[in-house]
Amino acid sequence: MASSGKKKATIYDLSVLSGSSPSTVSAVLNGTWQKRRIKESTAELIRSLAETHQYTANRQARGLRSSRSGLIGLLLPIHDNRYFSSMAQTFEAHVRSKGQCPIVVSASRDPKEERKTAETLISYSIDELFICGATDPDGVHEVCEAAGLKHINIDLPGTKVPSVISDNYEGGRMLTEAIIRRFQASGPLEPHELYLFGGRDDHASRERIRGFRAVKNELLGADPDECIQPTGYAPNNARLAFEAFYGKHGKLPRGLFVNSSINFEGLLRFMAGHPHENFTDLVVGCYDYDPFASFLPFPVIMIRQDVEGMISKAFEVIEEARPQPRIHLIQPELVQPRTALTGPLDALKDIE
Amino acid sequence: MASSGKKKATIYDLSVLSGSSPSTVSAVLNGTWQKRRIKESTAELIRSLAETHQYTANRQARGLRSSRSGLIGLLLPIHDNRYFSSMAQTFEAHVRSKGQCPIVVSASRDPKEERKTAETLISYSIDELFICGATDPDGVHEVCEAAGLKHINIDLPGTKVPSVISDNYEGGRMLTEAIIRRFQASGPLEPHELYLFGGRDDHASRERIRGFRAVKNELLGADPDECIQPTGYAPNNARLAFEAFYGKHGKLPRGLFVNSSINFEGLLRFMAGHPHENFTDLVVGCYDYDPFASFLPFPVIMIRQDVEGMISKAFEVIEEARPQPRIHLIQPELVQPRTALTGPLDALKDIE
DNA sequence: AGTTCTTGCACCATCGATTGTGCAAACAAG
DNA sequence: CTTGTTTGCACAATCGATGGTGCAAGAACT
Repeated sequence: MASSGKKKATIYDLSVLSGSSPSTVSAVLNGTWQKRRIKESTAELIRSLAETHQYTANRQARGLRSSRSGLIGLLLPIHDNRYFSSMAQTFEAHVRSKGQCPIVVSASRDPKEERKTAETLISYSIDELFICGATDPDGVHEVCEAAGLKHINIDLPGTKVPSVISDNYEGGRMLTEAIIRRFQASGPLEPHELYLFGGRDDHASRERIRGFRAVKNELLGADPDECIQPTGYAPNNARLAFEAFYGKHGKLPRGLFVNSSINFEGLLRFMAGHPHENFTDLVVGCYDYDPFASFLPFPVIMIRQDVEGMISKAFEVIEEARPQPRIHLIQPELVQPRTALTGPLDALKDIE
Repeated sequence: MASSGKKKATIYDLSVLSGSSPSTVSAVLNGTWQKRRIKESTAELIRSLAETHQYTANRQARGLRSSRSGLIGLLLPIHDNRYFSSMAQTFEAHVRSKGQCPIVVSASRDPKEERKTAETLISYSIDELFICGATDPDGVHEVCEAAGLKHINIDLPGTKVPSVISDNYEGGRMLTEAIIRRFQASGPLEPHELYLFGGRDDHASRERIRGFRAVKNELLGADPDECIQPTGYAPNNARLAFEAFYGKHGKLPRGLFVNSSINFEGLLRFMAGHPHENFTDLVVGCYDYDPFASFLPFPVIMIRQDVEGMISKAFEVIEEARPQPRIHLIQPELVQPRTALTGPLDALKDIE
């Protein structure tokens, strides 16, 4: 349907209707009217006209003039993941509460795509950019820097501006230790029975691996290299790694440290092809939290990263006058099996 | 750090550098230069200057002039959910492939918030709006209509413009039938042993319930009213409903039709407070797909809605010259227990 | 009454890109 | 050499909001 809408009202329309000048109308409607010594009665008239004509400012025009847009960007690897989508959810709430408009875009963990996406956002004159889980944060930094855009890293650190990330080393330690303790009753774990799958050569994975190895050494006395299998993040690569191990040994390791829920999906794909009974003695630790995963038929210990904490901290740091490129660590939380935590969803009104 | 970036280059900068007029520069860089009979060599010069100075057009200026922005909006209830976040992911890919910029925003299933959010998006002169899962699609319609904005409904239908939704009646039937069949071996199900939990008085829930009741009648010969418990979408309301039932009967119904993964989380919360062994004879059908839920210790049959199909159809319909406010049904898919399907994630490059 | 403030607002340039129009120079036709 | 045509581009208005500057009318004061 060729939308029959009348054109939106502008300050010029209201200026004619009210008999004032456009600048007066503008001042009244953007709140600077006191500074301009507009009479209360004039302001009142204009406000009521704006109301009845459903006036809303054209943000492109305002943004053009003021070279600000009211848009705040969040650059994600993907939407389709519980961790990142809860980032989006939390981010949105923060931005909204500042009276601005969130714009969330994903860039598929591809450095080129990341830069291109940042450039696109910049062409819309966004006011700030939160760079989350970027493969190449410093590459995005260059683009932002050239445009004079405030920005900050989340989840994966860069070296040029502040970063707010999970304490992956501590998280890795906690998770590894929890997996090992889980076996204390059923029979002690040998070093070669505890494997780490997933992740790649990024800061988060490296730190988790470092924590994993440290705790293995401390508690199991050894830490063979072959127990580290950084298969990337794609579920199918993880699946292939599990298949390969299974093909070779006829079973999985009893203890698994899985680097993310996405990698965990790879484990599920592997399991779909094998009878359920093969995995009774399994303990999985997963560096991510998902309520359904927490109730699987084998013990699943999970790490929940403090998304709210990270976003809050990031908003705090980005406002600083002279932010140093340091790394702010946020503590994650260990989640025992069969735990259904509440989340951002619980803030929903459910009108019945 | 007070970003030290130089101002971005404009067509005026390039006009000075190239010795051409701003309009010539503009024409060259936006592709209309042939129409304006600009010499190839002039165009070449300007293009190379644009390249070396990293020129990108200011979209606010362009949008102001042309009253288009290149932004396409998606209004979601929430991000933090597998179904909706895969909507976002799929939507984004489609928009990107059209050379435009996606802007995804959530409105918490709140009609007022929905309208306000639509108005905000309109103030940025977005070019089209996809309204997904809105509580009050026709309310949002009014806002769009008044602004002359093309829009379309997804997931929950409105009456004023076309809607693309899942065939919830058929999905409800498929899922109900699958649950019932699941009991054929272990002992036939009585009508009062199959309950539906979750959802509220929206089109999707009504259709699913209609399908549920029809199949129950056909296969079990009866369909008591008390077996329908539309507890809303909030996980905790669902939990309370399960607690109430459990308190009264000392067990859960053997067959559960859960209206969404969010409601399913309510079931998990309930289960977290009860020993695992109580739920061995349980079969759950969930109207949503989640790979982890699919591998729970009891059979979970799921419905996967065809997100790609819905988004594609929506893009097709929204381009139509005179779209009628009809409803386009997209078939969902039944997913047997212990199934790990691939999704949008698998399109990810995983650079190693 | 004349001077100085204060009040209340209008005027206008500006942000950067788009686009309708106009017009010289180059070229072709007669 | 004159008249028409085409080529190649410059000019200027425009989109809607912002904010610096200027100025008339009224109030206050000597």
